[in-house]
Amino acid sequence: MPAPGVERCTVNEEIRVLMATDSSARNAKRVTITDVARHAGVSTAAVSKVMRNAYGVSPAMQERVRTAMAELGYRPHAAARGMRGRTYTVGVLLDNVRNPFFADILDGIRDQLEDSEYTVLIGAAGFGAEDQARTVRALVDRQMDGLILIAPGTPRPEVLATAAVTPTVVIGHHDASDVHDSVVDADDVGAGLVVDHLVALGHRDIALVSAAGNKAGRWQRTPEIALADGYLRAMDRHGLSGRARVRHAAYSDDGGHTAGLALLSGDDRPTAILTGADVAALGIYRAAADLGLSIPGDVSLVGYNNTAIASLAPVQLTSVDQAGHTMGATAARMLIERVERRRDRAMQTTMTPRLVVRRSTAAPGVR
Amino acid sequence: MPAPGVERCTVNEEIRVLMATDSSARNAKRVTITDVARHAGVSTAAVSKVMRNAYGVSPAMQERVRTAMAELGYRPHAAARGMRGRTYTVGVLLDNVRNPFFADILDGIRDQLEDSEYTVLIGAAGFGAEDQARTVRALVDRQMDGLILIAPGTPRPEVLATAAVTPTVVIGHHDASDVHDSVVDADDVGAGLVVDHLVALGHRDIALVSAAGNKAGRWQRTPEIALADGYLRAMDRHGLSGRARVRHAAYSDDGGHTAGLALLSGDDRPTAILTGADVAALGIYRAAADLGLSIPGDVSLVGYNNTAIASLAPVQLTSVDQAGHTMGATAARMLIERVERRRDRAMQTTMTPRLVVRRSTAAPGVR
DNA sequence: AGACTGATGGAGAACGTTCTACACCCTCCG
DNA sequence: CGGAGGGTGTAGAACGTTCTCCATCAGTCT
Repeated sequence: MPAPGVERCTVNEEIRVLMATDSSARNAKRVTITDVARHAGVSTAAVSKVMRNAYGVSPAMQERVRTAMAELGYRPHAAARGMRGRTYTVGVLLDNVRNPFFADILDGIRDQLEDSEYTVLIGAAGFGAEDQARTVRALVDRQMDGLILIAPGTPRPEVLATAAVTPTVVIGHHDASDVHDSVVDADDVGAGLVVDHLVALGHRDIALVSAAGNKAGRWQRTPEIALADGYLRAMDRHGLSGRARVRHAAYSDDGGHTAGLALLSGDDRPTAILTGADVAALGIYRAAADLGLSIPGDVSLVGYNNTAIASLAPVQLTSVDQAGHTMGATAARMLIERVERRRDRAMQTTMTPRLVVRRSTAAPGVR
Repeated sequence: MPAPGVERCTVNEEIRVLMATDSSARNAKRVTITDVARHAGVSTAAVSKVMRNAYGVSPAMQERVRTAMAELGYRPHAAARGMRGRTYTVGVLLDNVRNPFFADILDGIRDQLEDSEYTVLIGAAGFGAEDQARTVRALVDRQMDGLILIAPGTPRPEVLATAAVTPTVVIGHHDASDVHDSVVDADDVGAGLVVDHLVALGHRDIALVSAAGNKAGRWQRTPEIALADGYLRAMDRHGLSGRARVRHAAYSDDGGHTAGLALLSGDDRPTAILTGADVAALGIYRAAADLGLSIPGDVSLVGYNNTAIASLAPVQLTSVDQAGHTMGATAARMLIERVERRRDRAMQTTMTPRLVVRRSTAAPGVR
C-alpha cells in the first residue's frame, strides 16, 4: 500500500498590492418610492399599491406607475419593507455545506421559487447546536418571511418558539408538530429496502453506520433514529436480530473512515455495511482499501441519499434515493402557502425512498 | 464493461397528512428597543448607544442597559437597523453549491467572522449571468453591509456599479479595480507547476481542460483565462507549444466526461490531462473508464483546487491546492476593514498555489 | 334632486432603529 | 461668582416602506 503522502498544504504566501486610487465616494443615493411617486405624479401610497398589486388600482394608474418605476430603475428596499410588511425573503438553515444531498434540496427550493418574487438566502451554520441556534435567530432578526430548516440540530423547543413567530418548514426530523410543517423521507422504509436487498444477495452479517441521534435537542425521531429503527425492524423480520449492530459516526469522510476501520478490522467483520450518508460510505471505502479489502468482493457497501458522488466512475455506490430536489421544492411550496396565509393548518409530507443498485453490492464471499 | 444501470429515480410518492390543530396565532410581539429603554428607565437613544458602544456612555449606564437587555432577552431588529445604520450582515454570492472548493472558501469566511458581530448570508445563484445579477441585487436590496462575490458571472460593469455602493470583495477574477478588493490565486503559476511536474515525469502531450472564459461579462482575466495562459507559457518554456491543446468543458462531472471522451477517443490522445477543477477531472476519470483506459497507466490526470474528493480512497487525484480556507478568511478580513472604514484604498491579495502529488500521475507508457 | 353605492386615489401614522443636535450638570479657572 | 468646557443623557427627526382610514367622484336608484 503506497503511503498517503502529503495531502494538504497549510500556509500560503500572500502578496498584497495596494492600489492607487481613493474610492471613498460611497454616495449614489438609491431611488426610493418617493422618487417614483413624484416622477409619476401620484402618491407614494399609490405606488405601494401597484407594487403589491393591491385592490383599488385602475389600469391607467398601473401603467403610469410601472413605466415610472422602469424609467428610474426603481428597486424596492427590502429592509424598509421588512419594517411593516414582507421582505419577500425565505431563509434556509444549512448545517453542512459539503453534503451534496443538501445541494439537491437547495436546488429544489430554488427552482420552486425561481419565478416567484421571493429570494432565498442561506444561513450556513456549523454542526454545533448553539451555532445553529444563532443562525436561526439571525434569520428571524433579518425578518425572513419564512424559514426552511434542514435537519436542525437546534433544540426542538427553540424551533417551536421560532415557528410560532415565523412560518417554518422542518426537513428531516420526523417529529410532527402543529406549529410547523414538515417534509421527511421515510428513512425506516429506506433502511428496510437496503436490508431486504442485502439479505436477498445472501448477506446475514449486516452492520449499520449512522450518525448519533442528538437526544440533546429533544427531537424524538431524527432521521438517524428512524433509520436505525427501520434497520432493526428489518433485521428482525429476517430473523437476524442477533446479528444486528449499529455503529455511530459523523457523516463525513473521516467519520466513515474511523467507523470503517473499527468494523472491518475485528474478527467478526460484517459482510455488508449500510450507512446513513454517501460521504460516510466513501470513508468506509477508504478504510476497506487501507485494510486490503475489496468492495464488493469482501464487503458490500450501501450509501444513503444517492448523491452525485455515488454514481461517480470509480465509486459506483449502491444507495437509497431520497429525491432531494422534490423534497426541497415541496418544502418551498408548503412554506409559501403558509406565508401567504392560504393555509393555516400544519402539514407533513412524507416521501418514499427508492433503492438504486450499483456495483458496490454483491453476494458475499465472491471474490 | 458493465452497463451503467438505472442511476436516478424521478418521481416519488407523496403522502400528505393534514394535522389537526389550528395555529394561526402568529402574535408574540417582539421585544423592542423601547421596551428595553422603559425597563431600564432610560431613553432609547441611550440604549442604542450602548449597543453600538458609541461615545458618551457612563459605566453605570452600560451596566443598567445591559442587564435590562439580558432580562428581556432583547435582540435588535436587523431590518430596522438597516434603515439607518448597518445590518451587520455580509452577503456571499455563490454560483455553484456543489463545488467543494467553494465550501472551503465559505468555511474560511465563517471562521473569520465567527467571533465578530457579523452574520454571513449566502445568495445561491445558478450559473446564468442574469440569475447571478438578480441575486446580487437581492443582496444589495437587503442592505448587506458588504459583499463577497465568488467568481461572479455577472458582467463586470454591473459589479463595479454595485461595488460603488456597497463594499465588495471579488474572489477569483484577476481584473484589479480601484473600487473593489480582490482575492485571487495565481492560477497561471499553478498551471505551470502542473506542466513542470508532468514534463519531469516524461510527458510531452499534455492537454488542458478548462471552463470557457466568459468574455460576455467583460472580465479580462477570469481564473480560466489565467490558467490557460500559464499552461501555454509553460508548454512554450519546455518547447512544447506545438503540442499544446485546450478543450473547454463545464466544471461538472458531466462536462468532464464529455471532454474526456472527446480527447481520449481520438487517434492522438494526450498522455496527460490537466483540468481546471477536481470535479471535471472526475468526469474524465469516468470517461477513461468507459474507454477501458487506466489512470495513471494510460493517461495521467491532474485536478485543480485539491478539494476533499481529490484525496478520497478510490480517486487519489493529483491536484493543485489553492488554500480556499485562507482565501475566504482573507476576503472576509479585507471586507470588514472596508465596511468599518479602516481602509479606503482598494487592495488585491494573491495566493500562491501548491502542487499536491497523488496517484493519478505517473510516467507515460507504464502500465 | 337627493341619497346611496362602489371604485379609486391620497394623507399620514406606524414600524424599530440610528444619529445629530442640544440640554443639563459638574468641575475648574479666572 | 460667573463663565467656559467636558462629560452624559435625551428629544426628535430621519430612514423607505405598508396600510388603515378617509375623501372624492361618477353612477345608480328612489
